[in-house]
Amino acid sequence: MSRQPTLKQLKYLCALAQHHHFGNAAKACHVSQSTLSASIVELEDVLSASLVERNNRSVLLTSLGLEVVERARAILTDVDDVVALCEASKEPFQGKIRLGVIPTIAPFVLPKMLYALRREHPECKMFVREDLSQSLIDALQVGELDILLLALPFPADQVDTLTLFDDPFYLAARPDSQLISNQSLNTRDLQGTEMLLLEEGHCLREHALEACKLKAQDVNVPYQATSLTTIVQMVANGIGTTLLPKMATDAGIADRTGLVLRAFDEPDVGRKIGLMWRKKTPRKHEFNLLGAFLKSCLQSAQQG
Amino acid sequence: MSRQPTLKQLKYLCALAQHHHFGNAAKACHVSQSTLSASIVELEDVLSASLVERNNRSVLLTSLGLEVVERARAILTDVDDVVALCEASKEPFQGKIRLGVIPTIAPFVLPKMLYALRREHPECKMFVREDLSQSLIDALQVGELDILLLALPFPADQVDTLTLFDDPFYLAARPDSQLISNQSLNTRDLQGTEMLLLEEGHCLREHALEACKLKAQDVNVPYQATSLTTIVQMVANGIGTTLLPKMATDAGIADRTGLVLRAFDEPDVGRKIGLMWRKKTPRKHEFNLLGAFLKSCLQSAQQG
DNA sequence: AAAACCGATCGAAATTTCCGATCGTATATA
DNA sequence: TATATACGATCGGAAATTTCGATCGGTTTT
Repeated sequence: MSRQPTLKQLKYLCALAQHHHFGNAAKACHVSQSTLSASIVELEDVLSASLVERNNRSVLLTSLGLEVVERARAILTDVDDVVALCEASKEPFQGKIRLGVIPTIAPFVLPKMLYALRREHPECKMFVREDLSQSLIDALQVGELDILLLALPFPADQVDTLTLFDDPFYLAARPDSQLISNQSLNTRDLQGTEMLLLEEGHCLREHALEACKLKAQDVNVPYQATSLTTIVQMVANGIGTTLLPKMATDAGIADRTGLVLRAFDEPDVGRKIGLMWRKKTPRKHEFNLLGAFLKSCLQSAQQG
Repeated sequence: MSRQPTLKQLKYLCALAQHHHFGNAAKACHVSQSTLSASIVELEDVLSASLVERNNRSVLLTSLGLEVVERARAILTDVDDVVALCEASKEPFQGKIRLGVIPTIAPFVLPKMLYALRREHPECKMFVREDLSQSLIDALQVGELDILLLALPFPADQVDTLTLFDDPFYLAARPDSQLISNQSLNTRDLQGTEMLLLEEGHCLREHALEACKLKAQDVNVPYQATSLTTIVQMVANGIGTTLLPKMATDAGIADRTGLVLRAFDEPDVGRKIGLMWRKKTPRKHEFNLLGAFLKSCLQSAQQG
């Protein structure tokens, strides 16, 4: 049962290779000569090999010893790199962040967000995964993702959430729609209208229904409409109306479609955008900072 | 003063990453759960970073933790490689040998020797340096070379030598030389003759003089004759005679020159070929084996 | 409500590490 | 030739650490 050499032993060997002198090498390592000497002996014992030729006159390394020193130096560097990696990760945004984003946010937020992040925190490596809320939460809980950007509320265990801002819904309809000609627009006006929403699984669908106090059977679910862009095109072609989050309209999703966008004349018709992370993550502080960063860089867009 | 992580800590972390369970990881490492747990805590403390998310339900690794694990695995592999390297070097001829050879041996011995070595010990990596004896010995003593193949005797401190075989000198002369027409050939016949030898520094020169009981002023030193081949050409062109070691004539150095080779009718006119290594080398055993190997593969050529 | 599970923590025991002193040897000096 | 110096190996004891079993606190399962 031959054990493994110790990092300390390798370090001492490297020092010895550098100084060619036990005493000086020991001094450089802040240990006594006897300690270093014994450590080298032990290393040779562990490796069952002669690495150093003690000559009373000079300290020579075996050719095997030289090879070991070469590898030992690389190993010690790698270990130092691990330390450096962790050191760098202490400073927020210096490390890797695996972010999950839902499809009804990603296309409207990511470009501006990633651009700002690259500019302000070029060291931050952000890996983005786009999926439905539930899939993201599953991934979050098994540790595949560090943080989610999604629409709240959404039920999940063992997580904390941080609301960033409101994302009101706009009614998108053709100019000739009766809903547009009304003087005011309230959610109860939507009862019984042709309403197109994304297919099951998209939280935007649930949030829209809830915001408008509608039941699932009150709305049309277009076949295979997995993106808001598709729905907008359908509405533009006269199939009905839909609800669009402000961030989508800000991004110009309804441009050049002839559609009219109309806000509701009542409060809280919309969804909330927020972050979600595991309750036990060790990066809460960093994630709160990320939240503040996102709020500032996205709200300016929202309000503009 | 943040210290360095320990290999043990890194190993435990990798085990934990593999098992996602402190108890099982501890079992795999043959330590108690408390030991592994404390070790992980200590590692996180040393790195000042959270690597593991203890969740009571499951053990998750931080994304930083995952990166550390990745690097740790590489480091542990490298350490194992060092062990393996030393293990392989224990078996003779499995490692690297830095050999020094003198110019009056190298061209006649290396081809056959390296061929045999490649055939019998393909794992052996032999690095050859060709230089004058004194330079080689200097290099040997400062650890740049492991072993020398040269002509003996040659004075040197702190070295052991192993004689492999005799390398008698032949007189090389043109057929019309008076030395050839004599019935017998003795070293005293060379007194006062035109004898060409290599320039100063080549041990062959000293060995030839000694073998023939000649003084330095008795012989011509051709300008810049650094190789036996050059001398042979000069002798063939009528400038004098010379002494050639048998290994050179066996290699055909005098072929197609019209020169006559003649052995001496007295014993011990020649040099000895042997190995030299530092007294304190840890590879004596291997070098003795190498000596036996060379003796067998070169003597067959000598006698053939 | 009880039992089971899991990781953190504590204190004691075992082990390892570390140092100063000393030894043996080789070299330099007188 | 005798002495002083330099160097690495080795030894014994002190100090630091590692390790373990036991236990705690929290959660989940039964």
